[in-house]
Amino acid sequence: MSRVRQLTRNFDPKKYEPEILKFWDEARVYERLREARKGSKRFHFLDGPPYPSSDMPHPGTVWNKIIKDSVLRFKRGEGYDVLDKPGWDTHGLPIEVMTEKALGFTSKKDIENYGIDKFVLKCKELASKNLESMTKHFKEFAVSMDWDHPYRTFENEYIESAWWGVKKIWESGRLYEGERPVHWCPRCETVLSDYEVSESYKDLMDPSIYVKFRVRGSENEYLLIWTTTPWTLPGNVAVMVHPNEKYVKVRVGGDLLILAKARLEAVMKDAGIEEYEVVEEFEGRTLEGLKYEHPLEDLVPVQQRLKDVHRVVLSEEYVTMEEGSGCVHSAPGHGKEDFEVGMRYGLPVVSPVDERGRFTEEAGKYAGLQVREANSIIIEDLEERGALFHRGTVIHKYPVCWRCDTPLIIRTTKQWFVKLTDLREKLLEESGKAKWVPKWGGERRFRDWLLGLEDWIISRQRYWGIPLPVWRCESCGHIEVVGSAKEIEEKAGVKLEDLHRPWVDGVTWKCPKCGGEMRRIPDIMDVWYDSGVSFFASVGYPHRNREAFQEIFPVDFITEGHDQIRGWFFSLLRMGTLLFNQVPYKSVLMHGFMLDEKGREMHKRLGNYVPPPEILKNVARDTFRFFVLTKVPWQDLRFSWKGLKEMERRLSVVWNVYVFATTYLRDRELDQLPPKEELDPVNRWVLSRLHSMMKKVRESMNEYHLHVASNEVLSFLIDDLSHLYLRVARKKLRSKDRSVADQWGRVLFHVLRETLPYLSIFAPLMSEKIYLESFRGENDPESVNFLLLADPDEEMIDPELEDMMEHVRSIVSASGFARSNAGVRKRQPLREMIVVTGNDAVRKAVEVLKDVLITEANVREVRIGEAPADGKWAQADFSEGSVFLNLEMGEEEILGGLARELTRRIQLMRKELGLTIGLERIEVYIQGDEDIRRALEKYYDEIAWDSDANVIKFVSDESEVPGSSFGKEWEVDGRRVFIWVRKVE
RNA sequence: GGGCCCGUGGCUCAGACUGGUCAGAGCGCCCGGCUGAUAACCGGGAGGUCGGGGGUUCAAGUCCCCCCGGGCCCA
Repeated sequence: MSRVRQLTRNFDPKKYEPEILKFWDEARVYERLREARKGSKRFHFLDGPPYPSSDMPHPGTVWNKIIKDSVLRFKRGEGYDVLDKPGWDTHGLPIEVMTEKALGFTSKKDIENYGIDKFVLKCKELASKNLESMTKHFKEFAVSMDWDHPYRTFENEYIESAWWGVKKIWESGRLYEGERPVHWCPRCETVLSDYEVSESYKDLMDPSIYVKFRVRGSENEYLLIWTTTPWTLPGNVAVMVHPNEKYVKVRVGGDLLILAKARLEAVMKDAGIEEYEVVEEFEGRTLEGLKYEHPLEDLVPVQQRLKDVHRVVLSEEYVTMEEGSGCVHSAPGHGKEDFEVGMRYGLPVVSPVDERGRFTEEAGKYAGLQVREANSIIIEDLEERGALFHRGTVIHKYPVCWRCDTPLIIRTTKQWFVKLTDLREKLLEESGKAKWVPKWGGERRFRDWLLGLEDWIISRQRYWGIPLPVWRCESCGHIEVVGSAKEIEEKAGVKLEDLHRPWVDGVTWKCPKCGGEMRRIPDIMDVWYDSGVSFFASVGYPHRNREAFQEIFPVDFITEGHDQIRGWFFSLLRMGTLLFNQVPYKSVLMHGFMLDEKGREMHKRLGNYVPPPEILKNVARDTFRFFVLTKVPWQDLRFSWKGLKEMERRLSVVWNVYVFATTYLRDRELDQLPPKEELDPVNRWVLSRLHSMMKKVRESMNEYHLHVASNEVLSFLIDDLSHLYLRVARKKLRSKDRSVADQWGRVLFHVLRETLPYLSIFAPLMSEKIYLESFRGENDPESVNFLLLADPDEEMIDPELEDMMEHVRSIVSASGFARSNAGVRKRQPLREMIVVTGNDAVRKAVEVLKDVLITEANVREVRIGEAPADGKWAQADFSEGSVFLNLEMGEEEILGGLARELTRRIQLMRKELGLTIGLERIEVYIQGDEDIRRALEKYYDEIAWDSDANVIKFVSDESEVPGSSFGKEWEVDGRRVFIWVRKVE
């Protein structure tokens, strides 16, 4: 037998939310729920691992976790055994840099002096500390994940899975060591990926110079090049021109300069030269192969070796007419485009710069200088040699290290690559197999970008990361790639406690080819590799959980912000395709960014950042959850205190719906829903709405349209229940006819009870509180989390009836308008309402739902008819017709109105005396005129019932009233009325 | 410079993929009601040429083009 208990009247989430969280924690609700769902159909969610760079998550990250949580709760409600392991992306440069700062280090040398082992342990400590702290914050928002068993990229098991992947790539022939110009941070002394570089460009002031390269064999003919990086000139190998643009030979003083026609005017203006003369004009392509002399030949030894190389080459894609001279100085060692064109022409790669950004011996005079510091010296040298045409400065966007702000350089180094360029088509095809929400996330944003794909540099010259498991023989160069700790043990006889550097660095074994020493190459791996393998490394595959993995691959669902298209979504696709030849996820929900109240990005350093604890101080956890979940997920979300307060008010209405219902329902028997055919149309309507709501929530959650689902639940509770159904129900629930009261009680109970698990997807704390305090029966599970979502039943859905109610709503609304125009209050019962309409559906609605109209419009009679020709009427239109209210007052209306007034006065006095309805009974004495007496006589039962009075006596004199009564004089519709109320002991 | 997204009443946002009851909701404001959800609840009203301009169409917040403003990604 189900019984309902009264719900606390005050909506006080500050009090109950922490209690519920504590209850879940202590009762180990999630652990037991996981246990209970074991063996059911599985839903595999993969958490995109946040980076624990701080002890406090960004509010946007909390949003991210709440999105995930709502999907997880929904799937559990559907009965799935849900994989809900949270992840942490723990390696990489940010943690290293923070650790360096804490220790006061400025270079790799400091770290090596300190000891790599101690340094790596410090990094691990910092990551661990931060992820634990962030976990606490996520838990505060009721994010239900397996927090005790996260996957962390620094764990040995994770590293082993990652190694297995590297080995497999090696075996497939895609892992290679190559030389390539890369973005390099001279402070961190490591390569940076393109992705990392794009993080930050800064405005820097650099020289802007035009340099004359003398055409070999000529007296005074020069190619005029432009550059903002003079330090790359020692690496110059060629000059690029555009084959299809016009070039000119121009006489300036005694020189003949070659440059693009389209740039001529701008260059001369830049150089402040007014007198010049075009002597020849030709296509750029005719310059191909033209040899020139390098102006710093005598100072830079490496340039002397390039005497026969220096010449003009052609490039359509990299020569622009937007800036410069149209003759582009090309240093394949210091530029990706230069490198590409250089490869095409078989040009050598020159990169006389070391890992700290200083020139090497190859650069002769400049050896030992920081490249950027060498700029001015190089310019002076050019000037001395008469090669400088013009010097100026420019402020432009220049890439800096996203961690330490040091301006980056491009230098050519040996790195390990994974060949991808031939996989473009396959990656495109695979990305199309995933379901993208919204569609354009994958179809446009992702696909466009895949077209520009290049091979992937996976090596990094740092310490805190997954070591690249590549060993090479020092004597013969033989390479072995290791796929597990066990392999190391077999090869080297060493059992490692920790697979990180430096411990793994010390492992060596004998080369099977030549007997030389096999040593690990010192690099670690790009962190995008770490998170990219999470779809199998998070479960330890293939060393562990082999069968489980087969079952959960590809994962059902991932979701992250749109910045992760180029990030994690791609890195997963890349690893899935490389290792398993398929995209490793089925559905992707892309969400937006959290912006501040003005629509700007939220940043700690911008000072517009709202720490999660501050949110909790001001609003309920469920409020924040509902606030973010009702917004379209893939759009940026503007944080708003006002919006949060507004949502909190709406949730208090939801709370009140349950408070209201429980005050009526408590202590009734409510188990069975009466048979459908016995139900009042309004009850059939509310059940139809319930099932429509459930259906819509199921469908939209499965489409990951979380905003549709969450709004649907809210609107059902507020618009349908609070605004409409409960108003009608309140009278029926108190009906003296037991069967009516019983029917409405059972329906109301059923509706609210079935709604609870749906509500708990979005507001888990509130629904748990309501469940525990009011709805949970003796044999019910001990937490709302265990409840399954009831299946929508098509049989219960009656679209026609739902439409009818919409019509009734507009009729009620029109009658309210008519009343307010006529100045007749709603309390005043009116004789008759006529609905004039040509719409059959509306006619039917009026017939079927007449009861609603009678109570809501407070009229005695409702009929369909023609517009009345005479009499006193109030009128208003609605979309399908008009309503007319008869304003003529007969005795019935006047006395009925008075009765309502009397009831209201008695209630006010009751309240004033602090006498609670239902608990304390009263006696009432009324003195008034003849109408009052007759109203009391005619409506005695109603007034007594409504005001919960034992007896109401009409008196002609105060002497008839017991002395202990509380008396008051009122004016009712111009009549003087005395009312006395007395508590009955 | 390129790609993608967003720009709807005072505020915050649905609606746009599948042109035609799509001009909506909540808050705020104004007016009113209820008084057994009451430091609650309910009704009504005012308010928008859907960023601007052009185009396609019988018909356009909804499709196309250009411009302006904002965000993200990439150069």
